[in-house]
Order: sequence, then structure tokens, then C-alpha cells
Amino acid sequence: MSFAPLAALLADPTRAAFCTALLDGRAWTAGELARQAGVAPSTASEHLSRLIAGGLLVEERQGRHRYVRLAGPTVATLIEDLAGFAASTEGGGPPAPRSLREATRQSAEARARTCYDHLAGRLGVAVTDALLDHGLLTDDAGLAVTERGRAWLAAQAIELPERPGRRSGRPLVRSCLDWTERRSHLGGALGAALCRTALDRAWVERIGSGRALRVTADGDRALRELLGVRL
Amino acid sequence: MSFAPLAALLADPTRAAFCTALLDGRAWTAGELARQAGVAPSTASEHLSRLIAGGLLVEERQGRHRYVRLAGPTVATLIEDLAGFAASTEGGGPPAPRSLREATRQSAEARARTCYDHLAGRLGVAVTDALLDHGLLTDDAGLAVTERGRAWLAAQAIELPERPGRRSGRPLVRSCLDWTERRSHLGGALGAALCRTALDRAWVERIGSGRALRVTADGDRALRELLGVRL
DNA sequence: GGCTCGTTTCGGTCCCGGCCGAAGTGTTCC
DNA sequence: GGAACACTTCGGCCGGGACCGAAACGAGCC
Repeated sequence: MSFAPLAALLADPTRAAFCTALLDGRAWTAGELARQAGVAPSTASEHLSRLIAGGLLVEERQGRHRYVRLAGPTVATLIEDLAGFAASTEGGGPPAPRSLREATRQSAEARARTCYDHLAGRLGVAVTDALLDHGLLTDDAGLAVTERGRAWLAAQAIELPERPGRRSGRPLVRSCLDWTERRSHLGGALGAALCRTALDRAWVERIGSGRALRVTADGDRALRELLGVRL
Repeated sequence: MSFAPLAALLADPTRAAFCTALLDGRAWTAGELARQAGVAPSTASEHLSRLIAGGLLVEERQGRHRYVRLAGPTVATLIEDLAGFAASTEGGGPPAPRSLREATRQSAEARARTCYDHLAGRLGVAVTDALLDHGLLTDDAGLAVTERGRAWLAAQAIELPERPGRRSGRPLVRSCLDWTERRSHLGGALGAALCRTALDRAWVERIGSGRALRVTADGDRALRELLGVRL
């Protein structure tokens, strides 16, 4: 009935840190999250149980590991919206990096990263802009795929979900506010499909264990030839 | 940086009840909210101060009353998304197709809705423009009602508050910026009177419990005949 | 069987914050 | 001026929950 219990799950700094880390769309073990958030494993375990019980996370147990990830795109957008609003009111940009490691990570993430299951950072924004410039997407009356866009996607062998956005939950395209770029980029099922394609075809690859991505030489060429994106 | 403080604002049952009540887009007094939520006035006062400090609510002080309302459509959608997710996981809500519902609701709100206690959306802007076009309102040196306007209002039997604008808090007319239309529309006591009239005479009716309005067939005719408004 | 390691459960501490009532401030009405 | 009213501030009470360390559990490895 009330949304207070749900909000309470997100109201704790440690749990919020978990959710933020999980926004990269991958599964983390309980211990990784505990270390990343700076709490004891026992504390993390309790938090995870609550988040799972609340439907925000799902778990997969493998041997002695407990992998958790966000329960779905709905959760991801909820958290993004929350973070976006918080950033817009508290005015704070990204926190000042406290170490060289941190600064490196931040600049890598600002360049290219995953935002749950789609591309974000300057790469995500550039791709979105290019799609709009080429008339593959339109922003009249809300973001939408044009006919040319559908043809282009078919030509690139990028497959879309069968019946997107009709009664079944997920919108085909969604504008996702990026709180580092302060710009919108492409989310939704199409954003996810593009990201998947980019990873499958090795246009981008993950850097380390975080959400940061590196654009490969192949990817650089592909983006330039297909979309005129120059990074 | 983190969204935890924002979520904490929404994590208290009493504050959640406030936000839910305010989702109708109207302004409530602190006392009304306290009674509605079943807490002492002093408790409500503290909650409101926190919600306002957090940017979720804005206040308008009028005499000994403290009116609060949601800070804007962004807050409204944030709360609606939270409530929607909570309903979907806790099984309380109907398994309604959320995206379609959402799209329908949004387009309905863009068409016509209440903003505090007056009309907003395309309907509100259209009515305000019509009043200006017909010389019933003037925008020279601030919005004001003309003599013709007073006569017209009297002819329509639209009654204004007895002592409008004289030291007692509320101005007769007020320009209210519409976030979605990016246009000003008519607020203040007159805006409220018009909205009240429209509801009383069944020119518009609330859709469900939200802020969206539907223009009835009667309303469509009345608006066209009285103001030349064609939607 | 022992050992390590990731995770969980439990007991205990501590602090945050929601709540109220009483008193204080400012406004309106008579 | 005085009374009623809406709201606010303050002090004090109390419960929930975040946290940790110690110990238990269970999987994998030797």
C-alpha cells in the first residue's frame, strides 16, 4: 500500500552503495559488495537479505558464493530516477576523488560505462545524438524509433524484442538522464540491445570489475563508419 | 552524491502519507495533513520542514496557514514510480499494464490537470489565453482582472472570495508557471474560482484519484461558447 | 579427516529519529 | 485589547535498526 517500506530499503547509505554498485547490471558477490562499501561481511549479509526480500535484488547461489544483481530494468530506472533527482537538488556533482585510483576510475567512467544494461557516459550520449542526427531516432513527442531507424537496425542485424512496449512492461526506447553528463542518453530495450551488440562484437570491453568500458580499435572504426561518431 | 538522504525522506510512513495526499496536485495545510495522517501538529510541522528542506515540497505561507504542495511534476512522478513499484512487489495493486497506464495518465495530465487548485496543462493555458484575448484579464504591469472581466464573471455567476487581495494573504490573480507547457497560466483566487466552477458545473471531472482531469461534453461546449476555447 | 574461505546467525551496543505535550509566536476575528 | 486558532520550538521518551565480533555453517580443496 504505502511506498515507505520500499523507500526505507533505499534510505540506508550502505544499501544505497550496494544498489549504486549493482547499477552496472552485473552480479556481485556479497563479499565484494561488503568490501566496496566498507562494512563487515555480516552486515552486508543482512542488508542483502532485506533487499532481496523487498524485491529489489535477486540472488543466484553458486557454491559458497552468493551472487546478487538488480531484479530488473524497473529497479534500475527507479534507482536512476532517485539518484537523478537527488543530484539535481543537492547540486553536488561527482564527489571529489580522494585518490589517484579514484580519479582514474572516474574519468574512465565519464568516458564510457554501462548504466544497468545500456551505454552511458560520453559514449552513450554521443551514440544517442548520432542516432538522432541520422534520423534513426526522433524526439518529437517523446523518443521513438523511425522507420529508417528500424531499417538500419535490421541492416546491422541488431535484433529488437518482439512486441516492445505494448502491454508488456518495457519501453523500446527510454530517455535516461545521466547525472554525470547532465544529458539524456538512450535506455530501454533498444539501449540494451545496442549495448549487448557492442559487447558481443567487441566494440567495447569492460575495464576491470567496475562499470567502465573501453572502446576498442574495432569499435572506434565501427562507430565512425556506421554513425559518424568520433570520440 | 548518494540518494540515501532523499530516500530517507520518503521512508517514513507519516511523510509517505503526506506525499500521497499531496499527489492530487493540490495544496494542503499542515493541520490538514496532520489530521489526515493521525499525528500531532507538532510532529507534522517537523516532517514538513524536512520535506521542504529536501526539495520535495514547497510552501506558501498565507496568514496563519502553511500551505504545502509537491515541488513539481518531477517529484510527483518520482513518488508515483515508487508507489507503483511497491504495489507491484507487495502484490497490493492490480497487475495493471504499467507502461500503458503510465502513458495514458501522462497524456491525460498534459491535456488537463489541477495545479494546486487551478487549471493547468493545455487546458489551463488555453483558458488563460482566452481570458487575455477577450480583455477579461490584462497583463499590463502584472496580471489583473479588468472591469469587463468582473462583469463577465458576475454574468457567469462565478463568485470571487469576499475580500480578495486586501491584506488577507491571497492575491486575486496570480501567474503560475506551467512546467510542462512552459507557459504561464492563471492561478490565485480567480484561478481557483474558475477551477471550482468548472468542477461544480461538471465541465471537467477528476480522473480517478490523481491530478488529471477530463473535459466533459458539457465542458467542451461551455468553453467554446463562453471563451472560444477549442481543445 | 582437517583446513580454508565465503557466508550466516546471534548477542549486544549505540545512536538516530519519530512521537508527544507544553509552552511560545504570530495571525485573525470580535 | 482579548480570545481563538494555526503553527513552531523544545525537552524527553522510546523503539528500530545499523553495526560489529564471535561463533556456527557449508562448500571446496588437500
